[in-house]
Amino acid sequence: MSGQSPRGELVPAGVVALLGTRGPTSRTAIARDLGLSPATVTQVTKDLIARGIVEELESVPSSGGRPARLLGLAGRTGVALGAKVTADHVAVVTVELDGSVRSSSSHDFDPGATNALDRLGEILTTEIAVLDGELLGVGVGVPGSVDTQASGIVDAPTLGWRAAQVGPILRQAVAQRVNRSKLTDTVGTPVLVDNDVNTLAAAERLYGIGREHSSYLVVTIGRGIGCGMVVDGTIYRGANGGAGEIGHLPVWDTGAELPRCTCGSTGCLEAYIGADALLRTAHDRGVLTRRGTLADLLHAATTGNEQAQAVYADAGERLGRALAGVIHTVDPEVVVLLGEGVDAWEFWQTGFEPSFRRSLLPARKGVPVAVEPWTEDQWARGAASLVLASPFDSAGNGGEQGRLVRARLGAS
Amino acid sequence: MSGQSPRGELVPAGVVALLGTRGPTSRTAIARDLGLSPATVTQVTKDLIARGIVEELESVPSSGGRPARLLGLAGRTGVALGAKVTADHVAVVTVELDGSVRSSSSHDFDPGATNALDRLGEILTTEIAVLDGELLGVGVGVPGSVDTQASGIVDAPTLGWRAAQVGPILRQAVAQRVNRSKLTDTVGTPVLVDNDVNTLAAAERLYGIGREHSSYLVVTIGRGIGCGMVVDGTIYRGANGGAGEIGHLPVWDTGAELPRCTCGSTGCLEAYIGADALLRTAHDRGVLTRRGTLADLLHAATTGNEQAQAVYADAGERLGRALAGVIHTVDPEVVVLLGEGVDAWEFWQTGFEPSFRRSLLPARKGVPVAVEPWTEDQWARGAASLVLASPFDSAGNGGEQGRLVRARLGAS
DNA sequence: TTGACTAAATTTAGTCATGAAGGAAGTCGC
DNA sequence: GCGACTTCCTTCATGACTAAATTTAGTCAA
Repeated sequence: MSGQSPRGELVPAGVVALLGTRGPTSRTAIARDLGLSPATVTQVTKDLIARGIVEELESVPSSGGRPARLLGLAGRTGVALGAKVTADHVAVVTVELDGSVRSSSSHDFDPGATNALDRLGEILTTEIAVLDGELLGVGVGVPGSVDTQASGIVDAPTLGWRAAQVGPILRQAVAQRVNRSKLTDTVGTPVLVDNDVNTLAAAERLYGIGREHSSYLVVTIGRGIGCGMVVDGTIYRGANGGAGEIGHLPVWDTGAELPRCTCGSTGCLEAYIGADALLRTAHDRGVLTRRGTLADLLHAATTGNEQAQAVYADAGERLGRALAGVIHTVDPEVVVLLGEGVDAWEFWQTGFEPSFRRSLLPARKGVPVAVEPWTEDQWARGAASLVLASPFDSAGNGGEQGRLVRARLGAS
Repeated sequence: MSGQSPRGELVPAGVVALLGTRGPTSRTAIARDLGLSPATVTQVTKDLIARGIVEELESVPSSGGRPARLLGLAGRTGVALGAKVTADHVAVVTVELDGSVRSSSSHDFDPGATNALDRLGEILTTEIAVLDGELLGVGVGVPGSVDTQASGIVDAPTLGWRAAQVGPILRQAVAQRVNRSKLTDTVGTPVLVDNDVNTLAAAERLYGIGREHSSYLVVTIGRGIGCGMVVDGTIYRGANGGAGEIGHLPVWDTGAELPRCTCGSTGCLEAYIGADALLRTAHDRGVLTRRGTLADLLHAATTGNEQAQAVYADAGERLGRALAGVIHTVDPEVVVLLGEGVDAWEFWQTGFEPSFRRSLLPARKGVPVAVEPWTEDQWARGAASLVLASPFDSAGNGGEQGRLVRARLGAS
């Protein structure tokens, strides 16, 4: 029913996280954004100021009333570490509170090796060793389903992982090598693990569309097709952590020959418009040679090859149809498109736009679809933002690890 | 963030509603089901007992510890009124706290008439006049989208309603004619309005699958195809109240001729497997004459007409595919099938089962689909259960009207 | 029938957050 | 320059809920 937080760290940590991610903010704005009463914010900030974590900054020019006093973090330089695991490498970044990437690196990685998880732990501890600034936590994004962020047991067919103990093993590895500051000894370093698309949704929550909307979809186009769902400001994961698997929406045509999907079934969306499917289609249609890459396909389309453009347009048409269905099902405010594939969006779009709009109910026709520019480090940055997003998660998602994050944010 | 309930009525009302819908329950079980601490339940029930609303019943034989003392409602006979609006009539039932239907009736109704809402108010006040027992509230189910239960502004294309002020007008009508007990004068009679499928989801929450699962879909087969979604025990409505519109999932085959849907688009699921579509298909295939009805079609199938059976099976095949997609999107624990159409389910099933299971990801293949028997008054019963479900709704959904319900449940 | 054990309910001593009322610090019109 | 107004922030009393410890009421085994 209603209930209050089990530990008293949620609100102060929320304030600190908000100030860190949003920058200087007035007390009233904090109360609004966090859904608290102004009275509570006064109390909490008073305490945080007394402990030297938060400081009062300048006033903003008023617009007819008492001018707002901005609050900011006082000299703390916490960072979050983010890692994205793929089939052949691990990308790692360190991210400031405000979402800016301080450093990034890439490491060879074989998820099939017997000691893969140990190797992953090694990569992380190496990065942690050279870190300066307090480490708030580690976020890990994997292309698969994760039971909860807090435990971090992973099923990832593309990596060959079944019930992989990613969270437990990484927590152990990190605990042994972390630089031993006054905090670290006592409370342990939080390690949050989540599906890679959900990490992007978390990043959007903090630094992107989530600042203006509380309910949205993050759809990724790349090797696979994924969907992260944010509802009322928290990531929605479904009953088994399997929500948003739109890459496996059945979109086949009755009677036609069905493409085989990596999931074992046939006729999945991904089997039509995933990266491999695009290459296969392009090859079948004589646009690419057997060794052609996505870069080749994009180059062909950009230089006016109509066959290449049609490959994208056909994919866009199918995506539009499928996405319209998803929107009818979950009714989000906005949709954000991300992923490696959006660099070719101008060609997808010619197929996507008409099929998407005509498939929507009249009441939904206006739903905005924002296509954001993509950079290679975005996956890892998303993973890092799991850490700072956890104070905003409804209790439970972050769980024990979320508590650790909050303890660090609220610590003097 | 966390926060507690603004008014102190939520928990006591929750306890009363739980006892009413579930029957006698021990304090510990109440605490578990409501997500409260035993201490809170002790306090609240002490008060309720002192005020004569709740009473202690017998103990249950213990299994090794102190035996649980069951609590039950003391002699109150509150009822809820439920109304389901269709294109040609209004079905009304009165429902006891435990979900049993006490009386039911049907009234001619023309939603296109200029004074349709006044007429609807009349129907309700007439029913209220002959009621005995305290009226806890009125629930109304409409085949369309509703902004919130609390306000009750309705868009219903099939009724020809746009921005119809159903909630406000009914509240006014009910307020004027309600039997004036001590409560009624001061607080007003709550009137909750919701999409018809959501009302079924609410009924399932209280009396059906919701007792064992906190996350499920309620899919209706009938004139249209609908889907109510319950997540963490509360009805999920989407950003604009448009979630679950699976009747308009695009399911067309590329290149084929597309059936026109009532929504104005083509190729919607409903345009293939809604009641009208089944009749049209049956006619096209020579199974039915132009005047044939669904009853004729079902009779033909039951008596062994393979063409008739194939009409259902084809529909089942398409439903299975679409529903698999919905499951990949929202990942519920269970699915419940309801609606007028399920009486022919044995014929749907032959097409549904294979297409559904083969379209699911391996991890989802086991998701249970329960088909429940259907009775005509279930729509109206669902509407009535909106009233008792509101104490369990996360704050906001019930809103102001939910507060009124809680006030009544908690009143002496 | 006595003691060990278990589970349910209650008491106690809090914590968290709130609403209501009021003070503080500006702008604006005159 | 003075009151009216607006907006931001704070104080205070209080309510809702909780965790932990304790009491209560049974079962079970010897």
